[in-house]
Amino acid sequence: MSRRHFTLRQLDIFAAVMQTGQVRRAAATCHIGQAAVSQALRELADTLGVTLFVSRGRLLEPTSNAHRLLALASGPRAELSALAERLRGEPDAAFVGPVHLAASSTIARYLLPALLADLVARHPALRPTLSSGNSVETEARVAAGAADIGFIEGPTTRADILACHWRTDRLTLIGPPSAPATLAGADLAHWPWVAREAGSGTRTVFEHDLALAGITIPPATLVVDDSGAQVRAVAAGAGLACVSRAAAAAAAAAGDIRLVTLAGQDFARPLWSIRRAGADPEPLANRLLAALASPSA
Amino acid sequence: MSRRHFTLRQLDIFAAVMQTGQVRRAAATCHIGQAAVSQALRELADTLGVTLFVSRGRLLEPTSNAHRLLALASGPRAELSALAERLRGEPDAAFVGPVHLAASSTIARYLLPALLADLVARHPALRPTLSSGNSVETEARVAAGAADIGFIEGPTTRADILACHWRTDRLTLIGPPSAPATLAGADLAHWPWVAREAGSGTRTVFEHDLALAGITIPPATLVVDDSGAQVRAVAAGAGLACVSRAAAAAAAAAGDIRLVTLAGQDFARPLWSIRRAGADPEPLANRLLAALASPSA
DNA sequence: AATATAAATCGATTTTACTGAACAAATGAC
DNA sequence: GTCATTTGTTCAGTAAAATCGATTTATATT
Repeated sequence: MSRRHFTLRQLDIFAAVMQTGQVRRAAATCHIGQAAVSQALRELADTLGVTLFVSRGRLLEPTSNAHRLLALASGPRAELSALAERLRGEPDAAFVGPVHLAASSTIARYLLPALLADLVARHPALRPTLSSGNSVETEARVAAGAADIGFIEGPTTRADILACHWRTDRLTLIGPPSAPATLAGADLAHWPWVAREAGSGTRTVFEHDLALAGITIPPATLVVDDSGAQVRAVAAGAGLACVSRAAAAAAAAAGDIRLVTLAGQDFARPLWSIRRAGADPEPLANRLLAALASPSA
Repeated sequence: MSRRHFTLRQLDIFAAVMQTGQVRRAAATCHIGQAAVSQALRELADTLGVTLFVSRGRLLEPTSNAHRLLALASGPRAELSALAERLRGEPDAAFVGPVHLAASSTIARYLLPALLADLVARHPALRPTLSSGNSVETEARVAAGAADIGFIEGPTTRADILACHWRTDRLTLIGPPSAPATLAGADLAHWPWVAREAGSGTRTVFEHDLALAGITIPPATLVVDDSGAQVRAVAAGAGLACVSRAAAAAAAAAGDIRLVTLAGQDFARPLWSIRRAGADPEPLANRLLAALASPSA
């Protein structure tokens, strides 16, 4: 079972053979020798695992598989051929009008507000709408077309969703102002912990990275389902927590909590932008994605 | 302006960069080195003629063009990836039920009847429908979905039609039984001619090949719009004509006309099978096309 | 300033795509 | 039937490409 991939060139050569009905004429239209066409046909049939032609006299006769292949491949092939023109032809959409965004809660609360505020300030006609939810809800909104773009924490499993790296969220340990600025892995076991609920993306990353480093912490003494609540609990002296840097920034600047560095550890998780797969992309969405990745653009 | 084509590999590498957000990580997922990814991105951007990334710090930042490309290419790419499975997975449709064929008149009258009769004899549950018309009408029927498959004489110009070589129609000169079996090019000018109307595919090929050989014939003394009428006129002694071999076979066997060979000339034209582009192919149509090309299958 | 990270660049190497000639099968001419 | 012609395949050799490893440049982090 040869698992190699076929190439567009092989498809084009195959199409030429179907259209001309002969290997030699296909070779002429493709400006190559007939040996190359023979080879391309054999490799294509091998990688697809089907018989495309049978010898009939001194000509090749296309099987029904060949006709199926031609019918199935011609559409996608034509779309790819038109790519360059479409890319160069369609003008960038202006930052004007309504756009619907969806994001999981941490992103919607701590990352997007500042980015969107900046964007709206520079493009007054832009009208973004933002709905927050968990990752599953966000994916569903995007897949259904209710949102043009979504932002989530974990990678998606859905096939109807097109995921793309957006930015990196860095997590930080936080403690009460009295906590030391740096801790070693072994110290963590002596502190009480304020954790997110099980299933939270933040908690999953945190525990995964700790396990990788061979660090164990006691069960949480307090569990809340919101990182803002975690911050306030830590400020009130409930113990340590691990939250997104963005969620901790304001309270840390105000002196309510202290950012704690864990020696040798850097908790990071990728954030993903998602959109509906297959559908014609909303032109404004493309520019928005580019703009949201770089606030200065 | 580099007019070269991009490859599926380049698209896949580009998608990996978009998903991972970094060249190095994309290189890892593609199982190649970082240098190869850099090169693939540069070549892709060159062939598309757009900027895909701009340097932002030590990372690459996707432009809106990159987001557009990802959105535009992912659909067709996924369809092509699924090709092998679809080809191997879908069982061949049985020769059962209704199929609508359309064909230009000569094909519908002299070629398809025998082929279809043979096919129906071997597959009693098959219910073909055949409508004849000129090439434009046939194309329109296929494009509109009124016919599953069509057969025409000339190559098509429509973009919504998928043309494929079907078989080769060979033309022959015919004359009254008193005519010699072989003529030279110079002899043709001394005969009266029974021609098809201007615009007929058969007439166009005939005149084109004559012109190529430097042979001139006098204006037709009789013009009819049907090759059967031509045959009967020739049998009645009206002169010579050029018709499809299939149209002349019966009358020649009966001794009503004589097949005349023109020294060194072989009039041939390709016949095309056509179907609707882009649409999901009717499964039965694929088998039918394969079967109609080879009566013995 | 020193260190670490990311990407681009460049020469070397492996892999792939293609060529050209030899060969086999089938057709058509005589 | 025999012979030349046409067509596709095969295979060794070659030209082109994709990829690698090392180096360079730019940018963060400390």
